[in-house]
Amino acid sequence: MENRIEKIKKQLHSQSYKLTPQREATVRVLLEHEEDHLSAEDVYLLVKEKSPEIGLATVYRTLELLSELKVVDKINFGDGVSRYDLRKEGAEHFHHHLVCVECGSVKEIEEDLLGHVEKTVESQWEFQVKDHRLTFHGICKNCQSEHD
Amino acid sequence: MENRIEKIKKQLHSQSYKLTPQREATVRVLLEHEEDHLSAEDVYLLVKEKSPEIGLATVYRTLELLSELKVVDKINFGDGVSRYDLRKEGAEHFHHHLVCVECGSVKEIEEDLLGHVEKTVESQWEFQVKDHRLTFHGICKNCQSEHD
DNA sequence: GTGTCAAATTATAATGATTTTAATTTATTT
DNA sequence: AAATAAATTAAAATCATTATAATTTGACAC
Repeated sequence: MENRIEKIKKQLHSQSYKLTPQREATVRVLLEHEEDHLSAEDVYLLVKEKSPEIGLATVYRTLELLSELKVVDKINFGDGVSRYDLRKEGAEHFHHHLVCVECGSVKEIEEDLLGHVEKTVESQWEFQVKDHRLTFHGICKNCQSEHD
Repeated sequence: MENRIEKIKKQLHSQSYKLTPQREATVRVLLEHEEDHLSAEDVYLLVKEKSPEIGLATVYRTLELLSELKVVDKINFGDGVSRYDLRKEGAEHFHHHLVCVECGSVKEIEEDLLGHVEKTVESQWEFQVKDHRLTFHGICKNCQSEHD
């Protein structure tokens, strides 16, 4: 964990940003909830537990900054809220999501499923792909078995 | 065009909704701007030109209804606004988008690029796919050539 | 160490998209 | 035509997010 904080610190420094206590607290919350797809409000409340003086606006600004630096991915599942996911180490791309329409659970897929599709897009539409976002909506394993 | 309105009318009736004048006006705007990825506000302004008495809330309600009936797809490119695209006739799936990070243009891809990927997801993660959304972010043909 | 400057943060207010409410209108059924 | 339900309007409310102004922090010069 300290290791990853160090890396993020370096990423910030490389663009002449600082890892302030508030930013560090925010990053720590993200690291501790890597699977959780937290909203800005969620992050705010969790950070507040350890650092009660932090403001919501600061959390928003920090998440925005981390998003620009590609430390986190800002995602949107269609409810009105943005969610923030830590990008996995070494991942060049956004990871994919399986959203269950029954129970609302969200599962992540790390594998890059789109290498081939991306090549098609690049050649067929002459579009230079930088990133992609892919979400499947459907019924998760759990909810399938409940229908028996 | 009248043809497609008729179809949508039937879809509404099949769920015991009516195609009111306001709803029809809204659908017509969507048909006339099929490539445009209009926001609710955009639709509202366009509908207002022909039917000045319509309210914004009605447009929202209509778009929400059409979205539930899968007549339109509600999409979200990460700016704070929802956009509404008519689903192509016979399309079972959401279509894909190429969003240019330089000029903001959005191009649609009708082809189903994900048949194979979907099968992988279904078998490997035991997730029953109902729909998907795929967006590529990158640089469009136009913006590429401007960089010469 | 003290003063100065820029960056960051706080608390609050403002914004903008969307939703809700209550009152009114329209369409449908009896 | 009266009664009922569905849809619409206009206005207010809500919620996420962003901007503002004042304050604090930290780095560097003296």
